[in-house]
Amino acid sequence: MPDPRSLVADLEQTFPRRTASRRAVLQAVVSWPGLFSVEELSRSLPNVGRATVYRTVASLLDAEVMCRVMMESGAPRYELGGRRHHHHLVCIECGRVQDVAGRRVDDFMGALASRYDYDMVGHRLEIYGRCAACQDEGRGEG
Amino acid sequence: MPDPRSLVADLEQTFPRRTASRRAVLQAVVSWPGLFSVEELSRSLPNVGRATVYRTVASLLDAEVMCRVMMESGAPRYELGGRRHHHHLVCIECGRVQDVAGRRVDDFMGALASRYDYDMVGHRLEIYGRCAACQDEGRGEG
DNA sequence: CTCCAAGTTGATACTCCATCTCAACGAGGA
DNA sequence: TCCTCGTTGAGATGGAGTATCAACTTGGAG
Repeated sequence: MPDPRSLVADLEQTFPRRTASRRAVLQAVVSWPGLFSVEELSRSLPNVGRATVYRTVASLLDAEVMCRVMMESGAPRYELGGRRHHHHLVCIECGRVQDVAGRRVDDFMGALASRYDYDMVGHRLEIYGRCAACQDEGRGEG
Repeated sequence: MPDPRSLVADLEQTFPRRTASRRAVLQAVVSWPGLFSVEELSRSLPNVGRATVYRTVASLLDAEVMCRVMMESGAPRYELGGRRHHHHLVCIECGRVQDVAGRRVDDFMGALASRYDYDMVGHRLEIYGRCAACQDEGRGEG
């Protein structure tokens, strides 16, 4: 997998105009430690308008440089590094997100779709649970 | 699968208090033709407060009489008839939702979770595409 | 039937997520 | 340098959902 940082650099080239705001958003995205909401991102960039942050995030989502993770509550969060068809394991304790790789999942979805005569154009899969580390932590407390 | 209408009737028995508002929401839910947002539901019940509609929907969700379907945009919609762990095929043209039944999907999820040492407590699966009918319709226009 | 506690309601305010508008701005090619 | 057109950002709008809390209703006790 190519370094997302270089993807962002590439992307920066493709924007018709290079602007300070866009660069600021890009910078914030690549340096953000984990999951974030666009609001959080926006709040961390007081000199950039919310609309611009949303627009830039939409572009990054579109370019599959970032991806959206649906939390159990239905609230969307974002993270760097996407690819076509993303699947996630979301830890309901620590909030960490594990990306699920592999063609197997896509194939499974495809088979499911065709069984119902659907022409699949996309899908979303989120599994919620406790990651190994959080299971270990809980073990002593019963 | 038991008739959801009877589930609602059962549920009505379990509420500590029988009220006109609750009954109105229940009535609206069972007679709603397809997917709906809580706002829509609320708008169709001008004599019932939004908070009450949300509360009742939450109870129905909790009791698994209704289920939530995530649209591709991230907007939630609801429909009568739920069960533990729901999966959906959502048609991006006509908006129809096809429930995916079967243990196979759950097993697949379980296997996936355990491969990453996750203790799974829930999951969400939505497949977006064009249903058979909409594919047929589009065939003449291409 | 009356009374009252406790469950329930609903107007309102608030938060979060996201999109739209539109005048003003500024990047960069001519 | 100038002009065009992509871009910006404050603010409005709107959907989704929660919190508050005084007023109200239900239904069991008496």
